[in-house]
Amino acid sequence: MKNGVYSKGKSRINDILDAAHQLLIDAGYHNFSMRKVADAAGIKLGNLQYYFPSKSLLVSAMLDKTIQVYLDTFDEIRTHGSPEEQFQNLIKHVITDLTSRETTQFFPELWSLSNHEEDITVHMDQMYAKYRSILGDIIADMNPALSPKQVEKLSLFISASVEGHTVFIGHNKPWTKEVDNIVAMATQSFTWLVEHGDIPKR
Amino acid sequence: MKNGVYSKGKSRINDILDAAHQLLIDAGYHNFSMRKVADAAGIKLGNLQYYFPSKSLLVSAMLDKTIQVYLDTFDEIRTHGSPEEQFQNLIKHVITDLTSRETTQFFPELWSLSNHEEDITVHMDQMYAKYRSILGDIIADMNPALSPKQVEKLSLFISASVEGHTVFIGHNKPWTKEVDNIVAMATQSFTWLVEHGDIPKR
DNA sequence: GTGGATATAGTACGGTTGACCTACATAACA
DNA sequence: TGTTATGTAGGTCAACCGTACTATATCCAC
Repeated sequence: MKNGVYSKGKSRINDILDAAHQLLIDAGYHNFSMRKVADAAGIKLGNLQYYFPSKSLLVSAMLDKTIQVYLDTFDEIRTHGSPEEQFQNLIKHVITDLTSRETTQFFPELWSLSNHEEDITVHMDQMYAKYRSILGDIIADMNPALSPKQVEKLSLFISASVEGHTVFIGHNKPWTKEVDNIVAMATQSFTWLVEHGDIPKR
Repeated sequence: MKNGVYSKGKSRINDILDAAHQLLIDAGYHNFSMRKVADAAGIKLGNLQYYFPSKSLLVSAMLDKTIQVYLDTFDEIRTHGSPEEQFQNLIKHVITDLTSRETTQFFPELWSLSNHEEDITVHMDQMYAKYRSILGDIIADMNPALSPKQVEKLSLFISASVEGHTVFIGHNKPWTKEVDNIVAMATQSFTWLVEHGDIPKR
């Protein structure tokens, strides 16, 4: 059994994954069903199950595809400008992205899901690990005096802090209009932290 | 129809709400059902529906009760120590709390739910508004030179940043052991931000 | 152009879900 | 003590769920 080898099948798989992604965003995982995905993709349930025999396989594939988009953009950031500019670009990019409807809706679903489904946790952790890895490289360039351990901690702190804003300045959230201020405060204070991050623990 | 007026009914409602809270944490909202709540509470479905005629009423009441606990503890923080100490206590308390299993599991469910259910959004926003209000009072005490608008922005930035750590240093998350470091970095950098937060926008 | 792989449709099954309704048990109080 | 409000159990219903299976249609290489 090898599905998706004809051009028809390949584009079909793409349609399905897109439909599934959109349904997750629109309706949330608590009413995400195979039948609704099939409807959204414009195909019949039987056909959907030909490509994805089980719901968990579909969800897994859909998450993988969505996450891959984020991974690709992280690499891009590293290719332009000074470390300080890369740092600012990354923060600005992530915060701006998190105000899009897709991201605002998608990530809370991912976070929730990862708390209850083992294999989803793995994929999510891998994505954030890559994110922190890129961020860590930039931070090390900005302040070469930092130890690897310190770089790791700073990457964790900064990336986690940025993610938190999803719930507050995301799409249709109460503070969407403050995005520019948040970006400014984030770059300001996190830059300071990176430059003074080698302060020993009290 | 006025249920929960006898002592039996009152404690029953408490049992139900606790069971519902626990089920949400254990199983996630995507398999949160009236029957499972009834089972967890040790009562029959018909009885559960006597107290909560619809699922949305139950969820709403359960969320309200859980949120109330957080609101109460925020007030407590304001009663001891200098503004700087209050600031540190609040940050430490929130971050420490977010590493508990209950909080780590509960909040992503809340965030996800608030993206899809209108009335849940209202309750969540009220809680965070109160949180920011307390934090804002402390910040204003720490740096009286700040304008109300600046205080508001700082409260938003700091509270949102702290929430983000749930997904990374929460219960059973990959970085749980870094909690102390995160608390240190948070107090350090956010204190700096409050003290230098009146820097004009570039 | 035909045969075998691929894609699509259709149906059926066992289970769960939220809501509704009725009958019975228990508690409070006149 | 009796009667009324409150609490509890149980059954029913239509809708939806994931999965399995079969039958038909379409595609492409030979």
